[in-house]
Amino acid sequence: MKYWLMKTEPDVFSFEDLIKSPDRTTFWEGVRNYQARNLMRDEFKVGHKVLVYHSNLADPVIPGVAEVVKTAYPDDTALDPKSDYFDPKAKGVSPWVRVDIKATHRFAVPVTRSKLKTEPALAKMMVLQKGARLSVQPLTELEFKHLCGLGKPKALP
DNA sequence: GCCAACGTTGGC
DNA sequence: GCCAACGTTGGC
Repeated sequence: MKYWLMKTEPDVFSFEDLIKSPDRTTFWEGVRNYQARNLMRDEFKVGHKVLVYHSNLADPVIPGVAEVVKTAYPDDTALDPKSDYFDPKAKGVSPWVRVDIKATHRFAVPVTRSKLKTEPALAKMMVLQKGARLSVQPLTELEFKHLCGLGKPKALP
């Protein structure tokens, strides 16, 4: 079992948008960073847990939990000139990948970044390190469990 | 809105 | 292959 944190700007795609998606599932597209892509392509397995992180807020927040339901496959938005995620260098098979994730639990207590910073157990979380821009980050099992302790996950119906 | 940190690009 | 310039991210 592995645990991940995935950033999204809630104006673009929020956890609530994920919950409203068919089967609470969507393809996580638009990752255009090699390190993040390699994690999704090489490390993501079905059943891995994902914490969604809403960035670019006055106080960023983790609203809930999802899980990987499909491993990496080509992200064809890179080939579509009309897409926001178009990559003019991409030719043939898209070099970028997406995975499918499904929302499983909403946090009864959404965990804010300001809260994270008060937790000694989370001091090493990548997202708290200065300049940590990576949009897909690994979490340790202990970090994941600690975060769930704070967030009080409620299973989605 | 500001700006530090980072990743990428491109001239040499 | 170096590195300055640039564009983007994302916290504050």
